[in-house]
Amino acid sequence: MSQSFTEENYLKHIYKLSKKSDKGVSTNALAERLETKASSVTDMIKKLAAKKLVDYKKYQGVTLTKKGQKIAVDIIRKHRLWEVFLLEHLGFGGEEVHDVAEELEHINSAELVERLDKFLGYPKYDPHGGPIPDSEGIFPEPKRVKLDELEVGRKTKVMGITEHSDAFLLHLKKLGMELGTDFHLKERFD
Amino acid sequence: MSQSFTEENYLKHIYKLSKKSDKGVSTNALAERLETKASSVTDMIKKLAAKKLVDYKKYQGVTLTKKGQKIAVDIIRKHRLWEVFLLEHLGFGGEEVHDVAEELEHINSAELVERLDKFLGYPKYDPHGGPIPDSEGIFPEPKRVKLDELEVGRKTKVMGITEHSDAFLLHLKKLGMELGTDFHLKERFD
DNA sequence: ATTTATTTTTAGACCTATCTAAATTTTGAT
DNA sequence: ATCAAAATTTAGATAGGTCTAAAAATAAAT
Repeated sequence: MSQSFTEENYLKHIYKLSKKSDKGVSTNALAERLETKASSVTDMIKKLAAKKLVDYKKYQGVTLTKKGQKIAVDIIRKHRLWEVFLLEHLGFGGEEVHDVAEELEHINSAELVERLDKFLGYPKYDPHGGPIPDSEGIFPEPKRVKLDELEVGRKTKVMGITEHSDAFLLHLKKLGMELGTDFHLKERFD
Repeated sequence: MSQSFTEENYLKHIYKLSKKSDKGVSTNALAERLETKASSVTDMIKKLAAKKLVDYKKYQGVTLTKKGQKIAVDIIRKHRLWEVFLLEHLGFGGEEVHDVAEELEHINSAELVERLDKFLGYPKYDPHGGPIPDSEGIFPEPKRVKLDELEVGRKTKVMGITEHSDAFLLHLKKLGMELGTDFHLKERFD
């Protein structure tokens, strides 16, 4: 059973949106992401549900089934592998890459993806730090980076604390940061 | 004005078929190539004609306009560049390449094509010897190959004759071969 | 707890690309 | 020159994906 370009896009964005909260993804949120109308989203969701790629109850939002998730993760894998190629081998810079990768991610060939992965040296992260799932859909452990090496603008999570002085731990507590806290590094004051 | 995947495929195959003879391309020939029905071809041809990509008179077959030709040649350029990439860099073998290149040729990004071309070292021929047009749509001079170096199965044309003995020229005459003769090397008797 | 606002779904229409079956034109054979 | 065969086009139908406008359900506000 094969998916259209459009269906794959829906699955990918349902996947991404469902990471933000643990409820089903709302029709409106999806419509905004896909730059389409809510009514179109409802229609498509029904088709995906009929194919058992999403679970859907009226007015309750959608979630991916195992099958749907597998496809979504595979698209992300392809997207990030192509980004590595475009940035590291073709010399594309920053933003221009995204639109092209959006197209390339829908090329259908398991053979191609495996060969590309090998060619690139089995990278675990794309140039923006995004983890690249393997062909089984398993994501690598998130990369640990020291806070003073983190790029401004990145969103990440506290994975460990190496400084254990009372003063520093108190400082962290005041900031509301502890193990597992998600945060966004907006600016740096050196 | 942008073309769909389907329209691009029609243009590409009209281009290829129209090299075979100098008349317009017949509906049936096109239908067979595209693995579709003649009636579908007629419909699509009308749409392409409305977009000024082909010239079409009922029952007379189609030919490409300048605009249509430009697009067709660009698709061929992309197809062949990707084939070089797949075969030389990803290690694909022989036939498997074709289907993948059929998909990749429809990725829309002039930037991507130019960067890929550069990455590949501005190749003039794909691995099957097919000439790769440049970004202006100009094909390179056909590569000249000595007859004893020509691969079995290739179709080509007599571009020159180096042996000038009467006996040899007579031999050629009997075979019906002269300057400009198109031929197909089916088998070799060494 | 009612009413209002927002979100979501339905109904009906449209466009692209395709098909089958029937009608038409062209080609080839006698 | 006529008739049969082959090629081509039309007419009408279908499926995927989208839209607008209206109806229904949920969430928010008083």
